[in-house]
Amino acid sequence: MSTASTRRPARDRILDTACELFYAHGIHAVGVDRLIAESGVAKATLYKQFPSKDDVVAAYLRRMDDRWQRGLRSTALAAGDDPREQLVGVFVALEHAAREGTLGCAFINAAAEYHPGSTAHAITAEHKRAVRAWVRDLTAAAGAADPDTLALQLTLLIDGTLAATRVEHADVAAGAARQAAQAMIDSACPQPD
Amino acid sequence: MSTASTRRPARDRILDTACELFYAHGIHAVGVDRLIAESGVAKATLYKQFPSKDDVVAAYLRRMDDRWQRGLRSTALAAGDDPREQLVGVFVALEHAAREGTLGCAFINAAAEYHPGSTAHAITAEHKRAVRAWVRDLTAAAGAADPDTLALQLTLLIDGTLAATRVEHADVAAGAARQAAQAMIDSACPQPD
DNA sequence: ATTGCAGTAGACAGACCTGTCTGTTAACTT
DNA sequence: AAGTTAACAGACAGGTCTGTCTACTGCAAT
Repeated sequence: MSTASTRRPARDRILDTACELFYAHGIHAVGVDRLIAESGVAKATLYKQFPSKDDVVAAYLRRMDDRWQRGLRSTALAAGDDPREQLVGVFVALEHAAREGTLGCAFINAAAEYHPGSTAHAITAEHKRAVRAWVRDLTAAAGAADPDTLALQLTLLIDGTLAATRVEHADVAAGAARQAAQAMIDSACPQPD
Repeated sequence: MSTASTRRPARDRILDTACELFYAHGIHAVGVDRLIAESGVAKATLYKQFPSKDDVVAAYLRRMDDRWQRGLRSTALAAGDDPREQLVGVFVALEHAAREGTLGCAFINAAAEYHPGSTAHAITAEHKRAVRAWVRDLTAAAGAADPDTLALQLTLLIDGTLAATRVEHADVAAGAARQAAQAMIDSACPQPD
């Protein structure tokens, strides 16, 4: 058919569907059959692209990680030059996400389905470490007295907000988180302006 | 055998095992067969006590809710009479839990495995509401200017800490959370002493 | 034109899932 | 001692899971 050349490659379609279904319903709740049915791909194609379902899961998490890192960076860019404002910008973005009805953190969700020590846990831990390191760079740039602790506290607040958005429309919660973050940043960073 | 009379009733043994396995491995990852094998119960017994696996899951969550509420109350009792100290006591308890290697919040974990709108989500939302209401009573008693917002912020911090303890040994994180909570409480509650 | 490649469609195997059913054993009650 | 009840052991049904395999289709490049 004529749309064949314009259609996204099979691997991408699989991952598109995986992101949608795994994120909304959980990983174990979505079988390979449903995955291929909704992505319009033959089973053999899926197993050619990915040796097993676990590899689809890993690729799903890696893609989500990419999205997050990209999102964080563009959020910071949009928030201006002041690292303090960039940090608060992250929480503003969370507020928007909560208003749109996000379904929580894909990594926390994935870790919930697996025993500690599993690959999903490892990828989740790695993602959290990366985000925390990124936040830590900002808290350090903001001149925080103890950038590590402040970064830790802010990421805990982020994770709490994300967890809340999984179970309810948490725009109020996200607003409260933004406000708390602002206060924590203000009190931890001596302002030299 | 002679231990039969001292043995816990079948229903309790099923729930004991459910708490252990569902919490550690996730709900979908644990089948009924494994449940009965590890609790030493016949399949017919399980299906006599619970109409379906979903009912086991609901009972599991209800028991976890009980445990939490009980734990919160005894934590508050142990922390003294001052509501501010009781609030901080919750975070001290989280620190202990993180040190023992807790596996996160059973409700956040359960919600991650189901689509929004499911029973697991409803029970989770109800649990979170109850905890938040309990914390709100304390923030009000502590004389917070805006007890609702402070309660929201503290519960977000709690959830974030719990989410972190699922993916890593988060004793440092829990300590940072306690410190942040202390600061938030101090700045939000005018101290009349 | 033909060869190769990537994808589609779908049958199939074997394991595991939930849930039912039949029988047996052991304890408690009267 | 007899009867009742609860629990045990495990076969079984019907469905779904992951993963493999065969056969067909369309496109692209030589």
